[in-house]
Order: sequence, then C-alpha cells, then structure tokens
Amino acid sequence: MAVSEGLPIGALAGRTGLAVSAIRYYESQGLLKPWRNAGGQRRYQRADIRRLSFIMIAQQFGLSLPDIREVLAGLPNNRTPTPKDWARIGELLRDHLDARIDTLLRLRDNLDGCIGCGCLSLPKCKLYNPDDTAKAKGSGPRYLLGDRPEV
Amino acid sequence: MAVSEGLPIGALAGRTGLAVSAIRYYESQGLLKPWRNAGGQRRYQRADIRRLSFIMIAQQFGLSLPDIREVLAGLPNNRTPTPKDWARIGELLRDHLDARIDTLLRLRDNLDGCIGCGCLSLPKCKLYNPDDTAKAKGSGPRYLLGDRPEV
DNA sequence: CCTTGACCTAAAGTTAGGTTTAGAAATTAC
DNA sequence: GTAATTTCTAAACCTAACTTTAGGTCAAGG
Repeated sequence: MAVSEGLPIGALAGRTGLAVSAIRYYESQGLLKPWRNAGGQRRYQRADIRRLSFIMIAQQFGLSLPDIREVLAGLPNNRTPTPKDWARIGELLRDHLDARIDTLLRLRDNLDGCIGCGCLSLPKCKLYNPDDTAKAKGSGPRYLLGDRPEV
Repeated sequence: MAVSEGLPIGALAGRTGLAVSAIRYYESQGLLKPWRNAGGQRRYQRADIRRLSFIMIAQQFGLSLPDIREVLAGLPNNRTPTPKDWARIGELLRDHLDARIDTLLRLRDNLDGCIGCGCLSLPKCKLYNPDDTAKAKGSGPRYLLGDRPEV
C-alpha cells in the first residue's frame, strides 16, 4: 500500500465540485499535469485539489485560463507547493483584482460625470475611450455633435 | 432634400467605430430597428449613433446584449430620446456597475483574509462559495483538510 | 452607360470554456 | 468471475458575440 497511488479523476471532481470533463479540459490547456497509472488512467496528487481550487477562484476574478496558467507557473514544480507558495501567488491574484477594481471605479467616475448631461457624445465623454478604442484612423474626427434629439 | 433620408449603415460604422457586421448583428438581437429605403437598404436615425454608443459603453460594464436590450427598453419608442431619457437609463447602468464593484470588493476582502494562511481550503475559505457554488449534493462534506504539502 | 464601392442575405467560421456522445478498456464491488 | 462503475479518446456540439465568405444588388460618379 504505497502512501500515494494518486487520486483518480472522479475523486478530484468530487472534492472540487468540477466536472470530470472540465478537469480533463484544464489539463489540455496546460494547467495540470497528472501522471498515468498502469492502465493509462490519470492519477493526481492531493495538492492538485488545491490547484483546481485556485483555478476556480481565479476564474471568478476574471482571469482567463492562459492567465491562470501563467500565475500557476509561479509555483515550484520540483516539490509540492507550501502554504507560503500559495500565499505568494495569492498576491499576484490580488494585483489582478486590484487592477480590475480600479478600472471599474474609473469607469464609474466617468459615468457619474456623464449622467447629469446625458451627452454620451464622443469628444466630451470619457467613457468612449477608456483604452483609446476609437483609433480615429486618419479619416478625420468623428463627432457625435449634432446628434441631438430633434424634439 | 428631405430633412432625414436617414444614415446608411456605413455612416454609423464610421461614426461609432463599430464594424458594419456588428451593427447588423445588434439588429438581429433586437437592439436596433432601422427602416429600409426603396432599395431595401437599412437607414438609421441620427439618434441611433447614440444608441450604439450606449451599447458599447454598457458592454464595457459587462452587460450582455440581452441585458442591454432590456435597459434600452426604458427609452421612449414614440419619440427621439432626450438627454434626460439617456440620463435616466445611465443610472440603471450605474446600478449594474455598483453591483459589480461590490462583488469584487467583497471578493478582495475574502482574498485578503486568505493570503496570509495560503489555505484555500474549503471549510475555511469563503472564496469558494461566493454564490454557494458547491452545492454539497448529499454526498457528504467535501474537505480539503488533509490536503497538506508533505514537504 | 458603366464602373466602382457600398450594401444585401444566408451560412459558415472563430474564440473561450466547456459538455456530450460513442465505443472501448480498466477498475471495483459482490 | 462477472457485473457495474469509472475512465479512456476523439470528435461533435454548445453559447456569446461577432467576422468572414459567397454570390448578388443598389447607388453614386464621370
């Protein structure tokens, strides 16, 4: 009775609430690397439960799977991650989250500045170009001026 | 020279920065209702520029097209919307935004509580069940306890 | 009038993040 | 030792929000 024969995929699914298909999908995206037993079935370490949990949390924070893969790359691959390792990448997550909150707060400020006037007009309203979306590619200025209700 | 023969779709695209195909798609989703000229081509009111602008902003706030359709339903359909009309639905947008910010702030608080311990463990970590995702469907408690690094 | 560019429709393709299906092989339970 | 459960792979399917393609029509300029 080896201390760790590893967990089969269904056990991870049960522990995390994820679908088996989702866990296999994450593996296909490089987020997880189980080994195979003699019969070719996937076997996981107990630490992979935590890894999956992290993935679920990070997704709630709006990270894409490639984003998450990068963050997880910050974990050691030669040993089982310690709580300290997890705490470290938890802070990476926090940075992402802070950035998203800042963006939304700025958006809200701009919206507040606009609600009063109802303008939604291009030159005045900052909401249009939060990331300089309209690139004004040489075709001259695009105004919403003149787009006024005729009533 | 009728005061309004309406704008062709390309003019809207130019004014808003949207692709022509996107504008047609929005129509298919019920967000816009242009009329047709004699030749069967779409013609738009100038107010539709503002409508499209609103759609773009609302999308940045994370609203889905069906969400936006509902919000736009708050505009009068018998007359061109006034700035006041727009301001009113701008506030609806703000409610959505506030809710999203609150969610993220709560998430961040929970994360802060977790960073120190690096636990990410199910019974302790609130991050798991922000919406009671894990429904614990009768199959007994799912613990992450015991999922400790062995190093 | 004729050409060019803008426009039309319908259908298929795209990306992200998965789920479903089908048929076969491995594992577990009795 | 057999039956039931789990797992395997590959490929197709799903939603959202569009874009691209194909094949044709409309409109504007010279």
